[in-house]
Amino acid sequence: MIQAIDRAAKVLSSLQGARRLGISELSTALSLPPSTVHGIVKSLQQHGLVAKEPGGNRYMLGPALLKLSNVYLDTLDVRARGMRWTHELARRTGLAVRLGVRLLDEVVIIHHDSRPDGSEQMPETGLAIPAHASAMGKVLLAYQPHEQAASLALRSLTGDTITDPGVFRADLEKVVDEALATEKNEAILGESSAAAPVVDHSGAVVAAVAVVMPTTEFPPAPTMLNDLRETARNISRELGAAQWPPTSGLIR
Amino acid sequence: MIQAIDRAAKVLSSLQGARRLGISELSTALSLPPSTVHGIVKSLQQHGLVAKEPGGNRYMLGPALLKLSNVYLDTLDVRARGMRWTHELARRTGLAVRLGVRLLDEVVIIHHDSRPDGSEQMPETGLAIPAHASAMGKVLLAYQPHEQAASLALRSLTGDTITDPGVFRADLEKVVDEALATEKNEAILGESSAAAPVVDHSGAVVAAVAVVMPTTEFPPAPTMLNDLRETARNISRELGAAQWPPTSGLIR
DNA sequence: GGAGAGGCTTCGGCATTACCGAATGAGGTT
DNA sequence: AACCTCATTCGGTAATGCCGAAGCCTCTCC
Repeated sequence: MIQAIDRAAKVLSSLQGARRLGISELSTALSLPPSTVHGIVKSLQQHGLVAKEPGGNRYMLGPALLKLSNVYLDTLDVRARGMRWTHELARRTGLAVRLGVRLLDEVVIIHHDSRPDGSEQMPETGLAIPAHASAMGKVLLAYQPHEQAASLALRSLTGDTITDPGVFRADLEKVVDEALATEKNEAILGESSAAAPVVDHSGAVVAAVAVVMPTTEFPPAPTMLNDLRETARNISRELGAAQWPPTSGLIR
Repeated sequence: MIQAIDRAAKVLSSLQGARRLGISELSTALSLPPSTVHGIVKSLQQHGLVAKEPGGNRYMLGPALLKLSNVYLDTLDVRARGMRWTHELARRTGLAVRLGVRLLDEVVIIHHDSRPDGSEQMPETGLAIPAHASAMGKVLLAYQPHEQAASLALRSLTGDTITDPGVFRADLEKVVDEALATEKNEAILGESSAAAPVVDHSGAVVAAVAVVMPTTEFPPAPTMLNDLRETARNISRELGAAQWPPTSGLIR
């Protein structure tokens, strides 16, 4: 792990949390001398990864990130292939549908179909949700080697968030058995979801597809869960997956 | 400029162009030994800024960029404040409206209102256009110190792209005089646009607002250009700008 | 099925690199 | 007007990351 890049990434991460920070604020946040931080920030700035806030001397994230992320979305096969299937699922179930991938200990939403009734219109693409508190996260963790899941900090988000490592691990095993994960109020009170794994040609779980519903509609009907599984299978097939559901654990 | 960060940014930039690259491809692209590139890529990977493509040994951009860019958009005052005005402008003119900021020698679109008639629905947010070939780019360059514009490579995109530095410089001076830039077929054949500067409380030009039209509708009517100027002025006022149009040149 | 090649990955010594302390400058506040 | 805070510059030092060479894996070709 090369130091300067690690520190640069931490600078971006800090700015992600705090929106706008001065050099000295960053310096205390990262426990580094101001001059060191300044060098890093200036380097990032020259590439547009951070920008000085207009008329001030604080820094914020830069426009290069927007361009990069746009290309990132374009390169994602899962997204391109999955979109029509998620749209179809949203139509059939009447629920909001999400596609997500893993980012360290979170799940990032790479595509979102809002409820066909148009009740909500917030753009969720790019949103990150703690993996342990979401159905998509459970799916993405369940098929990885267990150490990864074991090293998570099970931070409580609501009263219903699973915080016990043993309970969580048991939950993950159930996910593999059923090729499906559910979550009730674990991330946001009043909101629940179910998710299924998407597999690519190599057999690795590369994404999760989820339906999101008000907790009042939980648990979802079995037919709805079958629609969800079917969607996951269809996307996986388009990606060249040989089998579905995926086999557990040791896929490299 | 710290070397490792510069190289890391160049790796991201290469992946932005080529979507998927192996270590050796990156290594030749950057003229660096494979082991050096490997170290950089691995460091970026640990932060989710690049990801190994599933089932292969090539690398692509990573999901962390999506999360970062999402936060970037949230932190942009111009965008939050400008959206309602651009929407109104799109309604009044019947044209697609864009909001853009400068990224080195390009303009990145940070917000897009499609034509009210719904003719096109491609998400343009995140798209980057060479600054010298767009109306927004001319606006953003015109109010900067002239050296910045002088160091641009005026690459030809269509037959109508301005490639002569003298002509371009004269064009920029006209932009300042009129507080308005236009462009006819200079980036894409059949597409033309007009743009006006958005100023913040410090008096700096922080963004450009543009209307995009088929070249068949060019030149736009004077009333339309006034609507555009008015929109730019309204957004600027909301950002706390004391005066509009901005004064030329030497704003730091 | 075996041998080869190409490319990713690991390791460690050397020199370059970036780190950091202190000094300077800019901006804002009492 | 003088102080204080914070960003920024500079240069010496030693810690840092760079790169050559060797290992390992996968895929290909015979």
